[in-house]
Amino acid sequence: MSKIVKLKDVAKLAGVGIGTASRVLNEHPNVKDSTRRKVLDAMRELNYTPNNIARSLKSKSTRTIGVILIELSSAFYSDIVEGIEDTANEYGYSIFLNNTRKYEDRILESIQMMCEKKVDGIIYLGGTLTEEIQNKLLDANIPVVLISTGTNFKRKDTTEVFSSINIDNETAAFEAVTYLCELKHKKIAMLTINKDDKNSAMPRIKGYRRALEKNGIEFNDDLVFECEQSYQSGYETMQKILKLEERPTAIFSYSDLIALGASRAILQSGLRIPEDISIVGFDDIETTKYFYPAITTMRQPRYVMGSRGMELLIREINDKEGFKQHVILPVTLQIRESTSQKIKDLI
Amino acid sequence: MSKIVKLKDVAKLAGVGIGTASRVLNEHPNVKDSTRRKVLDAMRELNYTPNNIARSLKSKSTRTIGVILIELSSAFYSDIVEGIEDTANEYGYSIFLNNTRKYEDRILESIQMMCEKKVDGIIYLGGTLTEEIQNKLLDANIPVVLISTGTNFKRKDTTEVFSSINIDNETAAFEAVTYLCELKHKKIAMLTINKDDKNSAMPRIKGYRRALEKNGIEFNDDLVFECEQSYQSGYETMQKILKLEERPTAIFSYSDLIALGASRAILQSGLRIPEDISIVGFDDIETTKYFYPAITTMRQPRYVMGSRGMELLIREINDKEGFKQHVILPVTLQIRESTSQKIKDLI
DNA sequence: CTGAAAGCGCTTACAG
DNA sequence: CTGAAAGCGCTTACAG
Repeated sequence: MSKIVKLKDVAKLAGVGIGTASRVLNEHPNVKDSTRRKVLDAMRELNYTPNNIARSLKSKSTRTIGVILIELSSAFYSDIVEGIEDTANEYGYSIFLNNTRKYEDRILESIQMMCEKKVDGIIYLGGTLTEEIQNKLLDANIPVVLISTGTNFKRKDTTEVFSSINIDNETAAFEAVTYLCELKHKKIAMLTINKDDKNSAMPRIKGYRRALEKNGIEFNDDLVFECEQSYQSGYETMQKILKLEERPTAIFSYSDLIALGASRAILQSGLRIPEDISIVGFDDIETTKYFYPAITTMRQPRYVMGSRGMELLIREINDKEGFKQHVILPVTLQIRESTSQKIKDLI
Repeated sequence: MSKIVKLKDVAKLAGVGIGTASRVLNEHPNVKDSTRRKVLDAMRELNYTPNNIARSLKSKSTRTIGVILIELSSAFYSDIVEGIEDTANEYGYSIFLNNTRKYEDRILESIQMMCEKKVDGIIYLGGTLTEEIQNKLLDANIPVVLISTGTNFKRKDTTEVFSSINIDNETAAFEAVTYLCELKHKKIAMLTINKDDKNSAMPRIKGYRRALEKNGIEFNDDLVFECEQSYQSGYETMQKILKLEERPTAIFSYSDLIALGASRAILQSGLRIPEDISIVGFDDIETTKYFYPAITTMRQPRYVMGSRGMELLIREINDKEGFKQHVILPVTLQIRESTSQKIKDLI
């Protein structure tokens, strides 16, 4: 345990005042060159490491961002975190990560902890904002950006409260289904989570409907099947669909996880993908490219969602104005239809 | 921007000294009950949030752990991070996450940053420790735990320097191959990364060999195929294997990623898994259960690796003794052989 | 059991 | 351009 070197030690060795040493540390312009050099030499000689705790106490800025994450284990979020991370690093910020697993208590505690640790801003990732969580975030009185987060309560100005990053669900669904229509499918079923979900299911159903109608296919609510956001539920629901007297030739799925479960049901029944049934997923999780046959999907720009979100946040931290921005990112079709597709094209 | 409430304000409202307010905050026992209540009431009334930056400056403990991570996007690591997170939370610690992407510069910077932010300890996750990184970690002069990390340099006491969490590679490979032998396979190939890799490839090859010999099968180095740690390389290498005049009936793969690439090659050639060729992977990444047919694999106890690592670290932070511990965790066989297996058994 | 005071390691007006 | 001093919001011996 060597004694910790502080600025006072540096200043003494360099033969300057402690304030001057501090100015060198902070790259303050008004320091004579020769003085700067003396101080830098002393720092090197003593192997000085600045204490950011002390600096933060004075400067009121920790250069730290809190990231509240509803679920880490899903590859979906880890890419977003990667985007956040890289951008934060670029701007000299560090990240407090808290994986709250959807428990409201843990989320509230997490926000509290971040307030106590004096983060400069918070990114809230995924999940749904309850009124209580929103209030806690407002109390924190620091910039907040929501990424891929919905709300489950009504309040006129909800969208005005925090900046946000989201995807264009309706257009994405429209494009996915248009693609299937172009492949000449006439009977296209949709697998979705709860039809009442305003944040994503409803706009996607709307896009699905719009694409059908634009292609002269009548919308039929009986072809919109509800299931859970899980592999197993996709599997079971697809089994039911396969028993239909007149089964669809194509499936548009709310998520890749559901699409994968459905694919298992299809392959297990002896049918082929895409020869007998085409399927388009949503999210572009890793498994869709490693699956055989690889699954076509709507690719959410996850990395960009993270990095753009971080950029918004940093801008809000620096501009006290506090204009809230709402960014809607496009989703792109990732075609992986053919089992004979070259592996390099897949990945 | 309401004025920030500090302990002084609380003390004034409660009619006590600031030291007493601090003692209440820290749950110090020697405070009269009625005093404590007055202070707690004042805190509530003012909606007081302690400033942990100031507390840390005095107390020399930030209750913060730095996690240096070589690669986040892989689901492999996110489960470990989840284990770290949960355990950290349990003990009241927060996590600085830094995703360094294998760049040595970024790793060194990251360690530097964590020193400046005064983390109480560091967890280093995955990758390989170079001598320079090891020295930088030693300079930090705080507890460090390595999880699933190898070294690429020789130094007698390397393993004595930091505590570590690793898996039992040799036994894992032994069990995987024993399983294939029990299925009556006589010609079992191995797909591995660089045979010279001391940290994992060599012990796994040793386990593979031991299992073969125990089952009366002669070890044949020609059946150990080198490839890269990638889907594509697994695919290409398997294509070569399939062209062999006498092809193996089973494959033991160094990783799931390689196994998945190999599986694509097998299925694409018109052969079936497991009827024509059995395959056992390693890691238990998510895709192995969603693949069709689901892939049998050696399951690394990722969550436990994270939580045990965090426990080791916290113990080292509290005990100044600093006994280094080296935990070797077992890997378990996750059988997913049959395409007709019930979905609930798979997941 | 409690208050006053020193101090954690910095930054930043304020003089000069 | 630079030094001395006050202060960031706490904690913790030290008296009492």
